[in-house]
Amino acid sequence: MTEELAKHKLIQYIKERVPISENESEVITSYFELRHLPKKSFFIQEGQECIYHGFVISGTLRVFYSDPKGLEHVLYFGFADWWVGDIASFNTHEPTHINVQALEDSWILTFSKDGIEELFLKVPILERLFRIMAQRTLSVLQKRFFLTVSANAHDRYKELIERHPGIEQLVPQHQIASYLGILPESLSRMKKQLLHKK
Amino acid sequence: MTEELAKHKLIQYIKERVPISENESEVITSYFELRHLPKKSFFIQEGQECIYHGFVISGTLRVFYSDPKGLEHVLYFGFADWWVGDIASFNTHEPTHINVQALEDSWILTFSKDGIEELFLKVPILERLFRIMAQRTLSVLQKRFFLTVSANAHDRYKELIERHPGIEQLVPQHQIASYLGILPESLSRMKKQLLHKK
DNA sequence: CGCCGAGTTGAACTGAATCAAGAAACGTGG
DNA sequence: CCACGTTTCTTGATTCAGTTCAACTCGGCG
Repeated sequence: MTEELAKHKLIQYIKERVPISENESEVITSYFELRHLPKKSFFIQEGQECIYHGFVISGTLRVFYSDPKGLEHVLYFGFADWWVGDIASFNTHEPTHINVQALEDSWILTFSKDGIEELFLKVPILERLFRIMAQRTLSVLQKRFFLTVSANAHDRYKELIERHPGIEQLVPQHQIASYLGILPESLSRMKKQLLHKK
Repeated sequence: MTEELAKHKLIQYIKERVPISENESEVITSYFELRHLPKKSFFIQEGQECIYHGFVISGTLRVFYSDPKGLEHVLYFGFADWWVGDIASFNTHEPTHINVQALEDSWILTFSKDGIEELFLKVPILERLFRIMAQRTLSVLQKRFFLTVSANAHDRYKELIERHPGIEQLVPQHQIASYLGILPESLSRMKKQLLHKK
């Protein structure tokens, strides 16, 4: 993975969403830095102030949070073209509660809090991009929330598999359980049941 | 409630967040319409295409969703200065799954999908306001999600009461149960337990 | 080869749902 | 202002989905 290739992918992504000039492209990329995340390494860890966000170029990340009992809850998996970071901590400068870890060797483009604020002034249309992104993320999270409160683990599992075929080859089973909000034991039992039914 | 008073409140709200000129203020308010919601009436009902959003001037609303079993799940309560609407349906033009109902006599300022897009072109700094709003809402929802998956009903109840003292005088108990993701019977039992412990 | 993380299986337990019935509060029309 | 019906809240008995704890298997990797 080279810096130029990564930045080209970022500009592609942006151009599909808002119009920007060649000149603006260069300004934008100058605010991003390529970073390699080896498997199992962390991009963000809870307790830190989260002054960086990332745009996933390649690989798979998990964004999760540890509860007071020590259980980990996966909020989402980050694939190529996803943004990862904690907006809450990013804005308030308080330590974050989330962790972002690479499930496999990954590459991300990062930007800082101060950098993006400066960039918004230079390329105001990015405000629009980030509004659309935030609104889209909000819709997705809302849907996830409704599913969590209104469907049982069984149906949530089926929904995930449908929406994300192939995820079971990519993500270990206990992490899928963590995404579904159940224990690995429960997921294991569920899958056995599904087999016997068919 | 008069149109002028409501619009004054909206401009107050906006000015606390982004700088706008007197001229822009007038343009903005021309895109909003005052609407009275009598108690129990609906602003949005599931199945409709949701082409309007609202800014709550006064009163209390509940934003909820009906699951396949017919149970209602409250996503949040809307008080003064909150925005209500379904971004997903707003963007995709598909029928919404949410309902917005007045719990008491309420007044809201509404704007339409087409209106806001036009307004973004005339007053681009509103993109910034809506980005910030969406990001803030996202943080709040994320926190609510984590609480839902990692804490039991007991702790979720205590958190709500702390964050929102007085809500029990404003919102009927079965709706609080619906917000917490439990049945009214369970909340009733929980409250009895809490009393006996003290 | 031995170890360690991942997954499976079993038995007992628990928080909340379900079903059912009654009591209290509310509001609407007479 | 009272009477009646409707909604809200309470209480009890039972059930169920998912947890907990513990033991065991399997596959990979140093």
